[in-house]
Amino acid sequence: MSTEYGSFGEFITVKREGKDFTLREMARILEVSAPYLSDVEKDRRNPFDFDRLEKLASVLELDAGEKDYMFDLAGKGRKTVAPDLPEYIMERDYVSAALRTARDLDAGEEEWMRFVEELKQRKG
Amino acid sequence: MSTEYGSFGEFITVKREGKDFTLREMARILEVSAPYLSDVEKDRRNPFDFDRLEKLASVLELDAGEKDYMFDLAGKGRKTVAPDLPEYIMERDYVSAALRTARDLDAGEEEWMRFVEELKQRKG
DNA sequence: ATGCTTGTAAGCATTCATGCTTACAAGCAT
DNA sequence: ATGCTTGTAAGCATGAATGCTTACAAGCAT
Repeated sequence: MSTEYGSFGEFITVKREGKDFTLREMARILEVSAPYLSDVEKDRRNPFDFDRLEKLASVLELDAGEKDYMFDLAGKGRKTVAPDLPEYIMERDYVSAALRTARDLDAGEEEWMRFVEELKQRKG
Repeated sequence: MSTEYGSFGEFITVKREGKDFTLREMARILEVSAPYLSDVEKDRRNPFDFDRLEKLASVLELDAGEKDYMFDLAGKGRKTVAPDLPEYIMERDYVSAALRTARDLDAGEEEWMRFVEELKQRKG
């Protein structure tokens, strides 16, 4: 990853400015008030919900990696997960089961990367 | 899995009765009011939070499988995941990344089971 | 019949999250 | 100097979530 962002708010601020949107313009597009968006950018309020994050990704024209990164930031530090993940996880019992196995056996980056590689080879 | 439970409330009711606890006894142990526990057992309120679920599992002497099952029920139908999972997922960027790869490549039960088997062989 | 235990109905208090309106200070342009 | 744009401070409204207290009906025992 090229750049580091400390928080969700910082991320969307930088991206917005990079696209030369004013805060008010962006607020109108997302259908929220300007002060509310300001608060979110300053990390004084929670990140947006799934739908608005999708819209945000689209408006900011984030590539796949940036979008994932944004979703991760949106879940960070809270007691929840990134908002794009719960559905996939909880609709398949074998996914939550696998996560617990990985957790309990203390699987690390190496094992997970191996899994990803395997997937890419078989499906990608 | 031997028995099927329709909901979180039903599960903890059956388990409680199996251990011959009255609702009031269990409420006292969990440090909640009896009517509140009653509501939860009837699925009129949300399942408990992580700490109380842990205590519940301990008091009911659930085995590992039952405990996991209970956590899954506690996350089901809501927009969140089972309360024992967020920490493991969000503290490791490669886990959320792998989940997205699996989701996007449409990995199914077979691939996930293979992963689990691999883990057990290498670590277990 | 009385009295206790059991679960639950009804309703209230409190907190937290979400999102808004209004107003303002700083910067920049005319 | 005036006026506009920008972001933000301050505060309010609303709804959802959490958890309680009080009271009651049904069952069971004495």
